[in-house]
Amino acid sequence: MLEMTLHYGESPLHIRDISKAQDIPARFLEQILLQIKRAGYLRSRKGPNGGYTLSKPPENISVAEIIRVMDGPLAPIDCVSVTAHEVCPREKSCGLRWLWKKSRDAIAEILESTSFADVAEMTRKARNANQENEKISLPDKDK
Amino acid sequence: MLEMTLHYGESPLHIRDISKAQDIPARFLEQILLQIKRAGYLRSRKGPNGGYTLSKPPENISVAEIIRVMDGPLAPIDCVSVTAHEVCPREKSCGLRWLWKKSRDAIAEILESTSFADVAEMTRKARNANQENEKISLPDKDK
DNA sequence: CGATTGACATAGTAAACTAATAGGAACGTT
DNA sequence: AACGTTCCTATTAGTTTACTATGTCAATCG
Repeated sequence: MLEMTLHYGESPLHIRDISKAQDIPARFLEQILLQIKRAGYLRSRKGPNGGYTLSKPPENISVAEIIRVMDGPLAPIDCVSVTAHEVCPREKSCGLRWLWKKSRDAIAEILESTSFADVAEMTRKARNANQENEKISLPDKDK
Repeated sequence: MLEMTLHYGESPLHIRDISKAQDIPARFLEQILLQIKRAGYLRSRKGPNGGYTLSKPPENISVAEIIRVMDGPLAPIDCVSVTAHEVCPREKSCGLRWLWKKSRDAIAEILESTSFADVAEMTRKARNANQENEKISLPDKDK
């Protein structure tokens, strides 16, 4: 998703390119992309110049949504899950539940308020900062 | 650990009692307790009136410590783990790493600042509130 | 119009993890 | 010495994770 956000607006990205950029086996990546596509976050085009594209602007896709598609609920335990709540007989008298809920809410807040546009921006910033450093340590001689 | 905190200062708790109170198979619980004991958080006594006790006051045991004993690092991915860091070639240019780190730090902050004394207190509060409610809905007739 | 390229689908597998079970040895109190 | 309980090692069944393998279908370009 990050790779696709970095190339948003350009031509579709091939599985192979994403595979290389992120060191993910192509055949494995294919399945992941399919799953995310079925959930409605990606469009695909077949044939030469085919590939995958985000189906909506990356500003409107939170990391939490994609994690839910791939890994299921954010909660560390079902008794505090919002999307897959399961009742527990001790629910009303368990101090741990309070803690698990606090944890769930904290990470939900982070992952829901972060879009892939945000992640891409952080990536670009980090890469620029990196390049600056390399300019200093290795003056020229581009290889 | 919660059960043991609730009985801190009293006589050692048998595996069977914890097992009943928390609905955990006794044989399975045994292994868990052993593991926590080896890590130094519990003392045990054999024979009649034996059982397990916390080896230090529950105020001084954070939930994070016990999770680390049982489940390993708090981090969602090794590249942002403090206790089991693993380097990644993309480490310096990955916007996702920034997000995983933010997540890790958030839950570490929660779990490290919460002691079992805190969890026990929440449990007691919840149970009292519960009892109040039951007094209202079921006036007397204690069963 | 057909070869190429890539999407789409299903099944299988190896390793790791989770949640246990089994059997007995060691120990401490009575 | 008997009894209750922890302690310890080993084994198992089921699930999940992270892949690999194989094959079919569809779209696009020349």
